[in-house]
Amino acid sequence: MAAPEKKTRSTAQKALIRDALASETRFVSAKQLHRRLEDDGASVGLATVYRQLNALGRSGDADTITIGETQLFRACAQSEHHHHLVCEHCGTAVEVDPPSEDWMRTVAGSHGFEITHHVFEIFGICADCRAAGTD
Amino acid sequence: MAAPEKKTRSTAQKALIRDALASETRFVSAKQLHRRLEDDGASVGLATVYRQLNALGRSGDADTITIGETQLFRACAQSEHHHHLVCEHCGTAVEVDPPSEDWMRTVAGSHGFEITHHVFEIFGICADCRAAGTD
DNA sequence: CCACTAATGGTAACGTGTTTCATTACTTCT
DNA sequence: AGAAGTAATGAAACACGTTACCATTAGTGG
Repeated sequence: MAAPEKKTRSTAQKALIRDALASETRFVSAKQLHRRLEDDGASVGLATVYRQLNALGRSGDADTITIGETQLFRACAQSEHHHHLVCEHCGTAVEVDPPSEDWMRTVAGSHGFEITHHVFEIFGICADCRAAGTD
Repeated sequence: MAAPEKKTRSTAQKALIRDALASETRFVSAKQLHRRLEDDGASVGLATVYRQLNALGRSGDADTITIGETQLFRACAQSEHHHHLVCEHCGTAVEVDPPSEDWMRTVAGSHGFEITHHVFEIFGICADCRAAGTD
């Protein structure tokens, strides 16, 4: 009675985008992915990349973070809640476990807030980039 | 010998923007502040609002967070590092103390990362908005 | 009061991301 | 297999926040 169950079709582009994202360990922007697909000889429209990336994010198959004004995506099997340690230089990301969620709840509760969500991302420079950049 | 000490002038607009921001307890966008100034009868260009807001953020006199694709500002006396508990509905924000920074350093270190910065904002609905919206 | 130049403000430009809409091509039905 | 129906695509137009440009205004120090 509820969801009209919009039926979805499987297309070549969807697979391409999904695969390309899965093959990345880093966080990538829609543009980066689009360019990568072009370089690989695939012909996918930028709009489609945005659409699919958003769809993946919505369905929980991809994680998204925002740096500056650009949205970055990354394939993410585990749908559990987790955070990231992101290299500002190369985009490499490591998933880390959430910190004390109790602490948050306590703080929020003491101010009468009801938590809806939170963002917690740690940025830094990974060992590789540090080694490469130190000269 | 170092800093060329660019000399800065005090203008009416700067004061207006600074005051307007200081009079807000919430996080506000550049546009919101600009509109508020207009409503107050002040005539300040939008570009100037952006410039000053950015300047305040850069100098540490204002905190900034990003919701969606808009940047929000809030006057912030204490230049110490801290985080926020923000009401998604009305923008009201409470400053909260940082969580275990040790934890971060440990996690980062174990992955060879050198932390540059981190973002940690908790979003929720404050008691007032909850009361008002619950009908 | 004058000269110097930081600061302003209207607007054009920019970048990211979304929407539009005609076209393409999956699916299903026959 | 062929036809029909309709998601999905893609190029370009659009929306929006923010910044750049540049002529004008107005602090500041002599």
